Amino acid sequence: MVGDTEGQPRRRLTRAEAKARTRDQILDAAARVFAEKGYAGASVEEIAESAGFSTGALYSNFDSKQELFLQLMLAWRSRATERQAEQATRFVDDDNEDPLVLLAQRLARVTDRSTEAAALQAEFWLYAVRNPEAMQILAQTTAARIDALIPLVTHVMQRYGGNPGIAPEEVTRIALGMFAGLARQRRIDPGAVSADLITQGLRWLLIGMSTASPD
Amino acid sequence: MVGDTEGQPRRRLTRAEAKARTRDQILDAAARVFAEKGYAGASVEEIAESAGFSTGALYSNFDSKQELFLQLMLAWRSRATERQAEQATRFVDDDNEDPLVLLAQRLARVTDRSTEAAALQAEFWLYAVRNPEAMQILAQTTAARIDALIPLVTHVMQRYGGNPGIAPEEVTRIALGMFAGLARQRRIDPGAVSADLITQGLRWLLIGMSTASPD
DNA sequence: TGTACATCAGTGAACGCGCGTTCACTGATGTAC
DNA sequence: TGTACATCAGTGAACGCGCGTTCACTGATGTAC
Repeated sequence: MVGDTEGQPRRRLTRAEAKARTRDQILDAAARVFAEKGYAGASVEEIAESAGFSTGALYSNFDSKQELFLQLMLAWRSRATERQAEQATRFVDDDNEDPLVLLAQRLARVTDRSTEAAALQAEFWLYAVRNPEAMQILAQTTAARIDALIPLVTHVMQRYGGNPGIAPEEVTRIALGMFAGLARQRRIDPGAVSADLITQGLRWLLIGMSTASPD
Repeated sequence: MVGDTEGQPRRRLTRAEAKARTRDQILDAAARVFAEKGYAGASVEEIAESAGFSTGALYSNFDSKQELFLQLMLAWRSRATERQAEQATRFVDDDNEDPLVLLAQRLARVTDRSTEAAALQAEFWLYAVRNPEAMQILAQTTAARIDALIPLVTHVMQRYGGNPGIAPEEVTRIALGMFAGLARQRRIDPGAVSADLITQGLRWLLIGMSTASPD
């Protein structure tokens, strides 16, 4: 999964590369364990062992449990934003017939799959509410996420006869908020929040936006 | 604050009443400490002492930390729903000129005041995702909350020339989801989510709903 | 290429600490007569 | 009303346990000549 550039046979890792690999494996394990047990409920020993290392290895890569969590926030949210940006680009390029329905279906599917990701996001949010440094990281990565989604939202807005006086960023934030809120409700009571309800909400929002008179 | 019915002088509490009072005080303290530290981060000793009792008193009223948390969920969310139902009724009776703007302003104010309540709600959700019994409590109290808000939403829908084919419950769930999602964003970055943005989102939603053709 | 030494990523036992829970006890409240 | 006993809400010290963090150590990798 690493290297392989210019068709060389599998090269032995340098010390720095090996360390970076360990760090990544610990971050992966941390994501799993923090999602399952929460910040305070997760133990560094379980994280280290789940990654296949001793606790000492963890402390050789991170200063403390808090630092590990902050680094996880940064790494995880950055990577998620990158993936979203790619998917958004591909979606716009595909130029589907009814983008909104397709989009809502995908979102509903994402919701149902990854409870782990949702729990982790909630942990991030709670940690940030209690910790200014984490709050800053969350604000920055959220802004990056919004930016990554703007092309997609602009595209859908145009399809719905968008109102040119409206900032795509605002629509993006509202749509994202609505989706996140409904996803959370859906996880509590899947029967009460159908995939259609999500589509419905997004559609009403876009119709309303394109109909409303600019103030 | 207790009793005083029929102008009697302050009556001494019976054993049962005194115990119920202690229980309530511990639940109040639990709400504060769980909101501040999270479920795993809060200690029963801190909760008991914050309520002015020993840990033994806590265990005399609740079987375990988990049980305390579940009881808090039930009590806190029931009380919140009651308050919301009252406020919703009053709001409908007042019959304001532009109910949506007033409503959004109030919601924004609520958001800014009580970070404690928001953190507690997030703790409830996370605990529920990891614990089936809590999930059930959350689903039930959420349904009750939706029911309590339906009269309000119906009222606003009528004002916006509502589409009679649309179930008020669906609109309520979508609106609540949107509000909750934006509130969370606002707490991370108040500058990026203004009170106007919340108004905007709710308005677009209602306009879209009343404009959309029923399918 | 080969040798001698330096570096340092990762080990794992040890530490002190704070946690959730228990339980023998206390004394105010309740009950029976 | 007064007395003797029963109840039980709340006390607080004690318990065993698992936690985050440290650190002397190991042996593979890197460096100098």
